Amino acid sequence: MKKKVTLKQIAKELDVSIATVSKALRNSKEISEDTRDKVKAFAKLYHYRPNNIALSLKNRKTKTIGILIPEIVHHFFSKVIQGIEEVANKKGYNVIIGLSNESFDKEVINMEMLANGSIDGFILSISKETLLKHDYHHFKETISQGMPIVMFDRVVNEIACDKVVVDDLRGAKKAVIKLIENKCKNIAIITTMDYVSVGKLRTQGYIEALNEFNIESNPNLILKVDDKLVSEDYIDVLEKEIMDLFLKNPDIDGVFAVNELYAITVMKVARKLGKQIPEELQIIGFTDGVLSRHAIPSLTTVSQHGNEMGAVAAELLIEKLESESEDEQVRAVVVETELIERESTK
Amino acid sequence: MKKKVTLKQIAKELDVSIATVSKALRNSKEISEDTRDKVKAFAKLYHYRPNNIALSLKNRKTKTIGILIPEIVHHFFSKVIQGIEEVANKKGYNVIIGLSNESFDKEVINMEMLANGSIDGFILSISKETLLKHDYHHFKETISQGMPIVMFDRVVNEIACDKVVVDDLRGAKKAVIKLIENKCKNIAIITTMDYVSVGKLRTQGYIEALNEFNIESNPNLILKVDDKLVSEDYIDVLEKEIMDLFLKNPDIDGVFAVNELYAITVMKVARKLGKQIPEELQIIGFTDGVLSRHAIPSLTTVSQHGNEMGAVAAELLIEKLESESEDEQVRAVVVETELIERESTK
DNA sequence: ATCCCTAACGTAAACGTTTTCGTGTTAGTA
DNA sequence: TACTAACACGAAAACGTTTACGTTAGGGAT
Repeated sequence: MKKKVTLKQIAKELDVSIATVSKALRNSKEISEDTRDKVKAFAKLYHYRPNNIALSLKNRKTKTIGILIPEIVHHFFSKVIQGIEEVANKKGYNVIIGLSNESFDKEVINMEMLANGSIDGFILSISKETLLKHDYHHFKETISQGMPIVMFDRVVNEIACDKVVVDDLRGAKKAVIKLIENKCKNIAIITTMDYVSVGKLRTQGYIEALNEFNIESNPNLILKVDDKLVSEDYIDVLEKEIMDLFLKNPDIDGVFAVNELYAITVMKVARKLGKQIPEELQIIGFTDGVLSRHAIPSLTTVSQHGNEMGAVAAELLIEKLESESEDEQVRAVVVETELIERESTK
Repeated sequence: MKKKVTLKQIAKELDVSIATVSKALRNSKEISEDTRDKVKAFAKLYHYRPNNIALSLKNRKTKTIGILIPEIVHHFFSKVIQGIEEVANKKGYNVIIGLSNESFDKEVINMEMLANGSIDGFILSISKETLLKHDYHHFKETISQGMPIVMFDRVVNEIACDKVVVDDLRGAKKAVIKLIENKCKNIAIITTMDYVSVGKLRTQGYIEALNEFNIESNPNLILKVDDKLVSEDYIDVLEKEIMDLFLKNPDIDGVFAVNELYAITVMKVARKLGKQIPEELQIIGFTDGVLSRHAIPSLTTVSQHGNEMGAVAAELLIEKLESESEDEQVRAVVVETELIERESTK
């Protein structure tokens, strides 16, 4: 087991100074061609690679991006990571991942672990618990220490930093308008509690769309699911609530669901009730994941372009990291949604 | 913007030496209680946190685990990451992620990027291209430099390192036996090319199960899908091949698919052919992802326990990292599969 | 007064780089 | 011959820690 070779060892072996070896490897013309070749040959032979940690310490930058997200077993978030990783890698950066599991404490701890030199900047999406508590001190502190943050999807106005969001409101609106145009008369929405910013915006889009067509929104058709506890039987609760909704409102002929799972569950309930999709009931979801694509019938959905969001976020962050200027202005990029029509609508 | 405070600054401010500050913060009894308190108060006030990079350099360990996987938008892999992250975090480790996208070159580059000091050890699953090329020099080199590797799922005999695998053969066997017991007479398998070790093993399990019941395997019922190119219309090709299989063998009444997507596609084809599931056709998949759970009808599947695999892998790695002894023996852990019965079988 | 011990602190090396600023040798020029 | 310039290289500092090993001053014992 030959340990990693260092400049010092090469220097000793070749009887030159460490500085000479370093310069030779970096093609400094200060060093004679002779020595340069000798050093390079030796380095190659022993697979010399500069130690990243030492470089990080010297340069005060790690070339590493920290990603902090609520969960990873989730199509949207993994798409975002993929997007980040791709552009990060292209620009010579690595990504390090922290999972908050929607917990405030884990979010804080993870941030502190990473903020102490391990990374150059954050890309993150806020946990539900943090959104509930309205406690953002860890973000503020991190920023005030000079470490840039880019937030995506779940963002918050209180923090001044770059943001990448989806046009949730307009995306939702587009979906509902589609249903209206498809002759749906009673459109329900399955959404989250309002503290989840994206859920709130999507609900708002739903209402605006209805208003635009002079339909007054019916509170009975708005189902806000409390998803704080993601337990095993969570799905069952969800299904029951949706079933209730349908039993109480048998004339529902269109549903807009703010995520895939809700949409699929609606399909399941519809099937149990013997409602034909899309003839008797049309459904549109949000987030274009595997479920939407492979459901039978496949699901019309509002695509969030997670990949692109990640890519944009990474670009924003890296740009800020590599720009000399201390421009304190924050940018907000809105990634357009796209309505992907499939079999669950006419 | 107050930059991160260092020992040096604290020392200067308090007019003591750096060493004194360091010792005071670490509760060395070498330092008087007076000074200790003073230093600690000051450190707390300025939110002092030791710089991880400096610590890494000094200790020659980064407390970071490198994960190298083919893709991340994939239920199984993200489950594994989740498992790894959980135990890693519990033991004070971070995880850094590299994606190979099934490409040999990206795998090698990513390894080299991470192996130069950024991490203490690897947990990885080999890319398809690497498996095809049989070129494992990067693994060997990394190991020979003293950096431990734990492989999971897609492993290879040529490399001596810890491994965590699933009992692919037995899992497949269990599934097929289930079909046999459920009175299926013509059981097909949708599998991958043989170079994917897990595909090969699962195919073997299929054959062994048949043999055990004195059924001779019919080559016409074995569909090996070439999934080298994961293009957009890949699904269409897949569907067409499966459709062909059914048209040529209309008496198929049971299918074992080596992954979720294949299984779902079989369901789609069956629907088009008007075959009732599970009455006329029973299906079992592999990997327990969202698709299996939420498909209609839901899919009976062999669960791989990705979470557990990740957790075990992390434990193996960390144990090796923290053990003084240079025990060169390699361990192989087999994580049991589990047949989860749902609606796609009787 | 001398010796020694101990408490409390400082010095310096080390981890592996890069880079600035010498410094010594050689060759060229007047 | 004497001076300068170019060349090739080395020494040392710096990044932020930890720690083995001084060093100093004071006090108690002899």
